[in-house]
Amino acid sequence: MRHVAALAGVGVKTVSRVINGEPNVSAATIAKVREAARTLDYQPDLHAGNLRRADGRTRTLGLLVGSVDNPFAGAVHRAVEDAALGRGVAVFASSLDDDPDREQEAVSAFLRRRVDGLILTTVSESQAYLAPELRRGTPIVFVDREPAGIVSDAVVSDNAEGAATATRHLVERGHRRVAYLGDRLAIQTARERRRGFLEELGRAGVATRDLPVVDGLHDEASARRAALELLSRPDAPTAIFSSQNLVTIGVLRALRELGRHHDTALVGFDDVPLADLVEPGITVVAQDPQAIGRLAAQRVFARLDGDDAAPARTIVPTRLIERGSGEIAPREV
Amino acid sequence: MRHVAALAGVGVKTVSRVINGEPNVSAATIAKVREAARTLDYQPDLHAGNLRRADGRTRTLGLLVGSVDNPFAGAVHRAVEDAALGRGVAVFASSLDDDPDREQEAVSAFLRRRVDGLILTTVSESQAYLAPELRRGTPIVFVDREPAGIVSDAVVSDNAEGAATATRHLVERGHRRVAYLGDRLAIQTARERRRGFLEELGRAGVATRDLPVVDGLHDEASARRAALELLSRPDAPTAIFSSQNLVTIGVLRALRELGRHHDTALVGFDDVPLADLVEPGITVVAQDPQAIGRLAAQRVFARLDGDDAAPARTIVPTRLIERGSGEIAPREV
DNA sequence: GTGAAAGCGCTAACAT
DNA sequence: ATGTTAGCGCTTTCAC
Repeated sequence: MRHVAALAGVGVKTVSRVINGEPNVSAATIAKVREAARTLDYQPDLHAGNLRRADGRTRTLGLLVGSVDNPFAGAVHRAVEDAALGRGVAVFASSLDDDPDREQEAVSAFLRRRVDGLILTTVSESQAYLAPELRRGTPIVFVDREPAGIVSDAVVSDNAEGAATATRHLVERGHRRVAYLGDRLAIQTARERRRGFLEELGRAGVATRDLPVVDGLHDEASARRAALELLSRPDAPTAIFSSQNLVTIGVLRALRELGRHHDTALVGFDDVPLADLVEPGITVVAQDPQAIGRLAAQRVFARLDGDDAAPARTIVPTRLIERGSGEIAPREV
Repeated sequence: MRHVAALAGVGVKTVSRVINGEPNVSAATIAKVREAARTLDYQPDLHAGNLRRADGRTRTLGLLVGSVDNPFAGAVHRAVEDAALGRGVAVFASSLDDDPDREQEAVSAFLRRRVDGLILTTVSESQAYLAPELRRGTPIVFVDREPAGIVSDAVVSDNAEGAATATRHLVERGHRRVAYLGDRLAIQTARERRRGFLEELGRAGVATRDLPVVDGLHDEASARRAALELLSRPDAPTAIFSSQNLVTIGVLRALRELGRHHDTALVGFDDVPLADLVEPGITVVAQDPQAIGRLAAQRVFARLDGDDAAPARTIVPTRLIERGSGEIAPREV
């Protein structure tokens, strides 16, 4: 910047004014400065400016997700990015792999870089460690999963309700032996979906005592194994509710291997790519990751703009998409 | 930091030393400083430090991809992140949507934030605008597509070779009426894949003059329409090579709508999620986005560590995965 | 309309 | 083993 000022024959403050579009600079001076900046390939240093700037904003956001290599996270990420773009805000993303230690490290790495706000899919038991940062005024919005040990904004799917919808869909078609295959109970959304499943069966008057409920599945392989075991029993379920997209895919593989994909109903929570092109199509309760990301970013920016309303939970509705697998009738009535 | 120093009863430099793990501090002092930092919830400001630090590194990387909401980009992103994690480097990601203006804006936004290196899937005609930055010593590695108007490291799939492999696979099964459905020719990889397709047919002695070659497809919808049109002709192709995953999916939809998915062969470039679960499975020439991301990150870090060898192009091999759709025989010989 | 001086939070270079 | 001073590139404050 000194160089630019020297070349343009003005003071550094004038260069600063031109770059930031501040008033009170003559058109001729602006032109001179612009020219000098171009010939020197000058790029202003945002961080240096932020050090002194009144609002102290870095125009940077931190996004923490399960893995950036995951369709749900990708859609959330994209929506956040789109919302940030218009405000000149850049987005840091980090994958957590359901590892609480990584969550804390990633948060700390972002905080050291002075992100203006944090959007996170939390994986640790408690987010109490974020309390000081929250007090300091950094907006923190939780997506997909709600925080524990701390009160802050959250944007989530209606997990229990969505699971109940999926379950009702199966019960209405006459299924009574419905199995639940879900993620680890440490994950809040898994608990919610499990609850929605069981409560809906209760409402429908189906005894849940002897129904197969398998937890702790978090990848295709474990889901496939669990489904193979379940389907090989003499009292195999006539319908399966899978609480997560990787589990859905694992179950699908098991069904295909056993040639049971046309006689066992399946409804998955969260959409799966190409779900409409397999045979039968996979019926799912779809989440809206795009909306979740957009709303989360909006909350962060609203907070940054001074919104100090009480922390709120925004619920994004799910949507049942019938594609065939969920409409298969029970084998015997 | 001043506050921490005051509370611990030491000078700021000592606090700095403790935080950066520099030697020559007594264990007792370290403990005092740590304690003070914890009670004050002190987070060091990385940017402030970088302003003065000798190497001027921000421990930040910029990644530019087509869209973070895309399996290929997601895998690259994840691999880059994994490579960066061990070095304490955070990753900025930005989506370009094949928009050259966005590319320049995103690059500029990252440069203003003083990223240590740039990894990008370029979309603009020429990257000559990056020359000053390159001279300044910022490592820039191109992934997926090679740069134009500038010489720098690149990590790419063997596009022409992969396309030739796919084409050979079809020709060897007796196909002569093979169609090419590809992306816009402005995209370098599309041109390469098209070239590989045509050259392989030439080698096999198949006249390419009358074969359907459709360019300019870049989403499912346009690919589906093009395929529908092609398949409705009296001289419909017996096999299709699609040069990109979204195109592959669009073609697949068209084949299904016409009930032709069992009598028209299809080989796609780039893998598609769940490709093995549709019927028939989709034969593809798979890229290795994970390896591309990893190698690109390694190049950036090697440059940062002082490697000043001539810019190199790293070619990541593709792999033919037979799943059924590519092994369909021609309808009549 | 413009510039000089001070200082943001930190680290480098040199004390001690 | 620890502290002091200067200064990174910018913006603020205030004077001109």
